[in-house]
Amino acid sequence: MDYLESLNEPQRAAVVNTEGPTMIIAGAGSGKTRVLTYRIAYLIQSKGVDPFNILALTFTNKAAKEMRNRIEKVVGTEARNLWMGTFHSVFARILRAEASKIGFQSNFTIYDTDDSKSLIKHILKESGLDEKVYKPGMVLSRISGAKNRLVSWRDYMENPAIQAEDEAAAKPHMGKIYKAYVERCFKSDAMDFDDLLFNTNVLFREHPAVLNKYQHRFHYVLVDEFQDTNFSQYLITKKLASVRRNICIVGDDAQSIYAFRGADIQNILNFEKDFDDAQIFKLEQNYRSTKNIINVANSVISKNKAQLKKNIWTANTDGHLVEVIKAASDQEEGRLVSYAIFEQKNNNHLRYSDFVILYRTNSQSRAMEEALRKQNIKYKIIGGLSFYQRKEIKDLIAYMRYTINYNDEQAFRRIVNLPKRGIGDTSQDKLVVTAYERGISIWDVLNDAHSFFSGRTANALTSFADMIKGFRLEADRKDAFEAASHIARGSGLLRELYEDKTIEGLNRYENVQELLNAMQEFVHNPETEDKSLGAFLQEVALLTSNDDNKDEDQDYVTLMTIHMAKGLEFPYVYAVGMEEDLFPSQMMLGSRQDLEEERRLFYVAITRAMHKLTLSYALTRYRFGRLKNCEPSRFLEEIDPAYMMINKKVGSRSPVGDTEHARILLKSIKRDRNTTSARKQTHQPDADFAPSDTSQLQEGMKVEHPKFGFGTVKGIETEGANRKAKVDFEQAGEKTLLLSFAKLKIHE
DNA sequence: TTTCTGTACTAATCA
DNA sequence: AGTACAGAAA
Repeated sequence: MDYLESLNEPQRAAVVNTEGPTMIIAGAGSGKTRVLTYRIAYLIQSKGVDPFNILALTFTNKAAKEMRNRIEKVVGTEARNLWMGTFHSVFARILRAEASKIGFQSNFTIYDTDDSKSLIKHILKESGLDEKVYKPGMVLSRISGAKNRLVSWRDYMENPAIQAEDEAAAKPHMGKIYKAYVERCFKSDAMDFDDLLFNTNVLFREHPAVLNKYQHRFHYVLVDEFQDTNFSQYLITKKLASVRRNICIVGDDAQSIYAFRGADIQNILNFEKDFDDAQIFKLEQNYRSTKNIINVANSVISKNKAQLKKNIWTANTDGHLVEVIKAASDQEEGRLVSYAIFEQKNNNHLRYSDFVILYRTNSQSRAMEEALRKQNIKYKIIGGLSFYQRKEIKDLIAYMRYTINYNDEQAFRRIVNLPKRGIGDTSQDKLVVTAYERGISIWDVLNDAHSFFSGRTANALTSFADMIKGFRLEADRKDAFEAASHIARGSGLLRELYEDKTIEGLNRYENVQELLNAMQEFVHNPETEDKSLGAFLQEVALLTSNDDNKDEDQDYVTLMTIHMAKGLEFPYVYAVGMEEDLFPSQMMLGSRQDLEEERRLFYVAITRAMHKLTLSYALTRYRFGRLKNCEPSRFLEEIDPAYMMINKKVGSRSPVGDTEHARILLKSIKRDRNTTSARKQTHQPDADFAPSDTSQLQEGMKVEHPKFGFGTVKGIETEGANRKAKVDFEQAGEKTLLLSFAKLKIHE
């Protein structure tokens, strides 16, 4: 095996010790993906394991695809037979095969976040609850959290601690909503993302024969990015591996950045307990980055209290110092960054594909895009508002979904009056209520419209139902592409878009054509076994980005969120928007754990870089259409100044190793930080800090601000949308706060 | 029931 | 800066 030669000692050990429970703790850039791919290749080639018997789980589609390609390079086309994919896609596949055992149709729909939120809104409306109190997004994340801990709605309602929590938060009906949500999903033959894991657990728990089947199918189970698993995922892998015990987990606690999705580092400890004979390998040598970058990364992550002992080191050269760019505005930041990229590329004979721009939130991409376009630099955004989240695409897909699954309520709601066909909200609500009262499905009511509705509406409903039936006939007889084309035309969607001659309208029309093209490719792909519309929908539900490799060899700068960048590496990394409240995000300042997660995210950003890391911040930035003053991120101060370099005017380069500059820069960063607010006395609010309704706020009231601490209201100015309060804070001094933004808790 | 218009709210990260 | 929603007008 010549590839074994290319590995260092711990890496090789982690590859060849294939039997029994194994834990690989792999620092950033330590060749984790190599080890994982070689381990799988080794299983196939040297141990003669059939790829059908190997299950490898990843977190993103991107990671799965890349790993499959790399394995294919070593073992050839056999790699296609591996069970490899995201947790969600692998278990969706298994659930489809076993759906009837838990009461679902095998063509069940997968609800995305939008579907879930809209269903919650309907439930709130029907049960007369206030959307302001039960914010749909918040309700959903509460339900999601419960599901990820495998707490069913019944458990939820019977658990006194949870009930007390909801009472305390003044949201006593949460359990009821959870129950209604689950029931409606079930009625719609739909599962949301969390259900794919939750229901897999149900399936395995209630059908031991099924579990047994898969336990014997998967001789080897491998889990990548184990630090990002939640309890639900952990339990699935544990059960699957409990017979043959060949489970291999790979992870790095320093890169755990999905706690918001229920990921729990605790799972690493659980693993050690559940498999106490596990062999443990530590990969600590970094092959990716320069010494300076590793030093920066280590100095940052050392500020975290919660972490496993690890010593990341590298034999690489010192390399460039980390550069910090200070900009006056977000626009200037874009300009400076794109110019720096331009210059660096030309001076060093690089390609644009050597560069990546990383940011905390997708909304930051816009300023960067503009600047790159002006500089004539090609770029590509990964993620963001993905193709499949666009309205016109979702509309057409909803038609397809409803054609395949008559019970899909969210798809029905979306398309029943689109384009307008005289079935408004009133009729829709009546339809749902009628179905409920009679205990029949919406589809049944639709097909018997004349018994429940009068004249015009009944006709509209009947012809809608007939149209869908026609689509179904088409879908049964033809392949996915032909069926979809028929639906796009027959529904009137295509015509409506065609008639919209605005630029956006043209774009939308093209997008729909692109979807149809993608479907044609799907149909013509020789690897596609099932070419039906239903099969296509199953594929598409779990796709987020349409990273088609059409322009694979093109030369462009990559733009993406730090989250998306995990597992990737680039020679030159620009992490932009290093500002307080943006990174770390203002929503993560509530607790120490949250802040540590942000810091790990920063760590991930730093460790993507191979040769050079550049950080940037702006002093002002447009947010919500308003110009906002910003201060540099606290993370900048956490970097050891010995590894930093000031950015003098673009065009002249500072000599490497000039730490004097760093000292000056650090001072300037500190100055920027201190002018904007009195940061010294960072106020730590209680864990249960919740902003009060400030509409009745009056002069003289005592308030608490999450950052400024306690204060007294001195006056109210500018009533209405821009209502402001002047508050005298004990520590931070007098501030004028825009009440629509400020989170204030009133202390009487 | 639909369309128009002003207003309120928003954008945290992924599957 | 956009957009989603609510209420008014047609």
